[in-house]
Amino acid sequence: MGQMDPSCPGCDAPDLAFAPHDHALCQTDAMARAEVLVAARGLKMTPVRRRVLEILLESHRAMGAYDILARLGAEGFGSQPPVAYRALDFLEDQGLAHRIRRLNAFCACMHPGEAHAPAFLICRSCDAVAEAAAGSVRGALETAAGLVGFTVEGSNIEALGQCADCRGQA
Amino acid sequence: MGQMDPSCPGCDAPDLAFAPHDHALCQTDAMARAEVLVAARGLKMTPVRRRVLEILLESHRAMGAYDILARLGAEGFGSQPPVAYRALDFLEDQGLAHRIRRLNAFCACMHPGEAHAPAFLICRSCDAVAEAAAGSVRGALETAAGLVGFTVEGSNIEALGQCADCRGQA
DNA sequence: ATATAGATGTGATACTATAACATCGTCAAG
DNA sequence: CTTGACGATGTTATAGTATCACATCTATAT
Repeated sequence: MGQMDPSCPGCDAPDLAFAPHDHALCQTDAMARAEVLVAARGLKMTPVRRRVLEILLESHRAMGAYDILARLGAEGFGSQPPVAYRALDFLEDQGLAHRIRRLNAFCACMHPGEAHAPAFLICRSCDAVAEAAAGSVRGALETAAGLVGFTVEGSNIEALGQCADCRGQA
Repeated sequence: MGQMDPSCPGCDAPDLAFAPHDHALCQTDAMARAEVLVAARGLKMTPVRRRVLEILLESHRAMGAYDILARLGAEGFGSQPPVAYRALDFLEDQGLAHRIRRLNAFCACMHPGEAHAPAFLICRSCDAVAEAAAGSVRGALETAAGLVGFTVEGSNIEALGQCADCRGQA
């Protein structure tokens, strides 16, 4: 399968969607976690939902809902937008996928089950999206908000830039 | 005019879109700064652009491009989407308006000319959008990104929550 | 057996954004 | 003064994103 690389196995290490790695591990690991997590919550990982997550897990890139929908339709699932959006909403609610607002697109969560609300790093060269640990970022945001009396309930933090690999090649 | 309140005059103080304030000051001040800034750059504050900024400055809320467009059309300007989007793009490029990605909407910049790349605080109760000083937030983001070798070129940081006023009333 | 809730499927529609091209006005070079 | 270049505005058309409303189906629990 993919090339071996220490940066991803188990997806516990500092996330690196950018570096080459054994992506099969990413996929199987994230999928396995997702299944467990959904079951533990008494919810159902139905065929459409599973397939959407699989599709998202094929790469570390964000995909538009309509790209996913086209795949679903071609595979015998429904081909109308709600089919994709409902599955994506479910996955997002369960923390198994993330919406990248800057791209109007979605990507698989690489750390399902771990409490996290990451910052997203979007490489403008290779289009990969990585999740960065954002505890300190969120902390700073809550502090800044607190200064004006604002209570943060949710946030989206996205950075556009260039990953190490692409910068090296530039 | 608006009620008097120390939190906004000149818009230099810690921004507070949320608290009651003399909003006329916000408007005239921001507009005046915008005119100066655009002229200083050798660009033109045309009627459409000025009107769009005025409309955005009417409140501390974000407005959709089509809401703005409807206003423009009713006032004799063009009524097709590019009319609004071009003006908004210009204002955004010049740092006079911000795009709130979470809302697919735009709001006037309350600190034109000041170097800033703020975090946006979106109150889910009153829909006001405030700009919070985000230097520390951006610093934390760049640090987190740097850990994985990612170079941040631009970012959007938005928080959804509740402002002090609305929380008090809840 | 059957009521219930959740999941899926469909058609229709709303909302957001850009492409492509024509026109017009300003302003500087000739 | 005229012409050419550029930028701004306007238009039509179209692309891309997302939700509504309703029918059907299945699993489950009475």
